Amino acid sequence: MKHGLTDAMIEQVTGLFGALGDGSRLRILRTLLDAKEPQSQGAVAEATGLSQANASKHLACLVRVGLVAREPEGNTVYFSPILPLVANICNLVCGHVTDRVKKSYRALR
Amino acid sequence: MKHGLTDAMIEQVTGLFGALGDGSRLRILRTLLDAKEPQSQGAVAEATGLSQANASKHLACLVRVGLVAREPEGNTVYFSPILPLVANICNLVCGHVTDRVKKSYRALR
DNA sequence: CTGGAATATTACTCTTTGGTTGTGAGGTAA
DNA sequence: TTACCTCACAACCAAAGAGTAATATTCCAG
Repeated sequence: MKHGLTDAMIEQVTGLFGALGDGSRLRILRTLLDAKEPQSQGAVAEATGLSQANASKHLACLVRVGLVAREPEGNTVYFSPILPLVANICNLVCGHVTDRVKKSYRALR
Repeated sequence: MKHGLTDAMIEQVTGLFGALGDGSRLRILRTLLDAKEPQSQGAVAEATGLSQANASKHLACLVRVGLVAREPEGNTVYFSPILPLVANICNLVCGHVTDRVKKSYRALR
């Protein structure tokens, strides 16, 4: 498969990567991955140390780009990561990052 | 493999995704992928329509996060994408984006 | 050595965006 | 109804970043 990165796609792709390029949102994603069940917004805010309003904005961003699913239930809203995309991206990037760290570690011996 | 997103990694990962979350840098990456050989900075600037200084900054960013290789040769500097990471990321994300588009297309019929 | 070409860097502007505070809209329970 | 809880949204501030213009720096040709 060619990369097929058309002009029309670039806007979408920048949105996705822009959403992933923030520490708070990555921490939210991590807590959602660690939890076995969907988490309420309050639980996410408490686990990550974010304020309520801040967590709301970041979760809305993650939902907008399609990384997280949103499921209202009664008064509270539950969020869960959309697998396997998130897991795949994590594996890919974590592998790359650890490779780079190992390489720069070997470089200074 | 678990996602293994440690606190120490998050800074690195945000750097990587932050680099990918910009249209100009994605266009640079695309021209580097389309070209079969390493491209000089001037060639990249011309192909993407970026100014010289701007292309220099974006290419430096891509090199810093390890997505692009930099190879000076005489007076000019040649850049090439680091495969297969870039190709893998493109396949993953492009697939996800097209899936979303297809899904929203089916949704309004 | 001199002129020119390719890249890096600095200073500046302007837009974007993360974070906070305050408020309002639903939903639930007494 | 009232009280309360969960979340969304607006306005605002501050920091980060994309873009430009001008100025080095380095290298090669003549």
